[in-house]
Amino acid sequence: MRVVIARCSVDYDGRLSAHLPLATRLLMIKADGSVLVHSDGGSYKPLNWMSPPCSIAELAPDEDEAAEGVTAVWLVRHTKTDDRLRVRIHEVLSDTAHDLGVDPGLVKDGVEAHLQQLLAEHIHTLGAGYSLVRREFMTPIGPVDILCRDGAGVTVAVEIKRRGEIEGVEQLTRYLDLMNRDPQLAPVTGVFAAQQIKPQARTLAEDRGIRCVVLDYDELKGIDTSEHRLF
Amino acid sequence: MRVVIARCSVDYDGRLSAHLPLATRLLMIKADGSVLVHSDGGSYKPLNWMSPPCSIAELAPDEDEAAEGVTAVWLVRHTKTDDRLRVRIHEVLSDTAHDLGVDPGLVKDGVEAHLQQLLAEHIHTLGAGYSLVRREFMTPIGPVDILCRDGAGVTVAVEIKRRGEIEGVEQLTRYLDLMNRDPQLAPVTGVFAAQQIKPQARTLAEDRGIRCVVLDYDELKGIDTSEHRLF
DNA sequence: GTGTTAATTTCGGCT
DNA sequence: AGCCGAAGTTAACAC
Repeated sequence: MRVVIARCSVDYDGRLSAHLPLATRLLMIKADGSVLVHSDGGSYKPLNWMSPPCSIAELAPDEDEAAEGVTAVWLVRHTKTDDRLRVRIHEVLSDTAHDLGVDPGLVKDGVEAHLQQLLAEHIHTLGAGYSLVRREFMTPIGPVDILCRDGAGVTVAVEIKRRGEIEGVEQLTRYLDLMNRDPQLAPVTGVFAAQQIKPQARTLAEDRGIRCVVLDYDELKGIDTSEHRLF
Repeated sequence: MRVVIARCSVDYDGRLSAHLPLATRLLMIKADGSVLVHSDGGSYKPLNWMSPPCSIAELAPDEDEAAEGVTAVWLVRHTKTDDRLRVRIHEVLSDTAHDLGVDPGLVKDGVEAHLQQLLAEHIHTLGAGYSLVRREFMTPIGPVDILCRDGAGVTVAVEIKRRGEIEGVEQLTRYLDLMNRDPQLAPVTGVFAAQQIKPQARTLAEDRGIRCVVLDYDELKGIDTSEHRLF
């Protein structure tokens, strides 16, 4: 990895056009040729960048650029699309390179898959008498997160999200439409379960007769803990 | 901005838990206290990070950590939530700091908002006699990009996208369903306008009686230019 | 390879 | 300040 601190201006042309006026920034050139332009604020997102696969060429400034004080031009081109990033270097304050090697990668815990597992293990969270049929119940248009039965024995399809938004309601609606056309399964009711449910998603869901349930991840984990304590 | 190249392991606990095994990485500490952990590949997204506002404390390693070769521990805590990032430094290969100043920021051109503005200004692009009612017409499930009337005075809802895909057609369909249930508004027809329209999206839209219009951003800008020339 | 879905999404605009 | 929708989204996973 090469790290350059430089006064520069940057222009991107591709899916949109964007321009960065002259300022001091950090330029990161990764081993795969990708380039990141970072300022001293914002967030983890660079001001501008070029994703791999891409190639970088260092050019001499043309006459106009030289007159404006440009000492070097980096032309970064995407290998497959015609996206391009032009970095005009005015002054290099630092330029270093390091061999980082291949990263072993990130290990995650606590994402939607875990919510699904926990709710399946404690399906009674949805109400008394609920029983699990199966997780990832396959349909021709994709897997239903959880299929279960309510206290009266009626089939219930559950869609789980960390954050419940309109798209999740649409997804569940597609499953319900399909399953209710299958005489083997019908009638099937729907539950939209999420850690947070946006008002618009709730409105849409309830308009379609889908019940909304707010999940508490820590509470579900807590049930695990207290049950484990019994043994 | 401080840039450190170091062999380190990283643990994040907050909205989820995540762990990075020992490896050589780039650590970026921005002026607002935020921390980014980058590897020499991937994309513009760091392997791990802490968003501002947050504070960073450099601690001495405890006994166990010291036995594993840890020479320093950075504890990065989010100021408002209880998210925390623990960076265990084993070896520092480089440690530099630079004053970058405040960045003037990115200037973008060609995003959906511009398309919407341009189409609203030149609504006759959709056909002779079209007139604008209003942009961002609010409904209980979200704003319709443009509401207008065609030459015959019939209300038309327009959904605008840079890239027209199935999800955009679904969105417009939801608005049309809702608006056509409102006797004050019905009947409402639909137009799906985008710079590019995917064949599947076009098929779905036309199957639902929604007209597809391909927008030419440069042409819409050109109308602006030529009209300005008249003055 | 193509399509679908999640993400510690981030970011901007508006109420 | 909260809510909503777009993003040069990127990335993982299924088919």
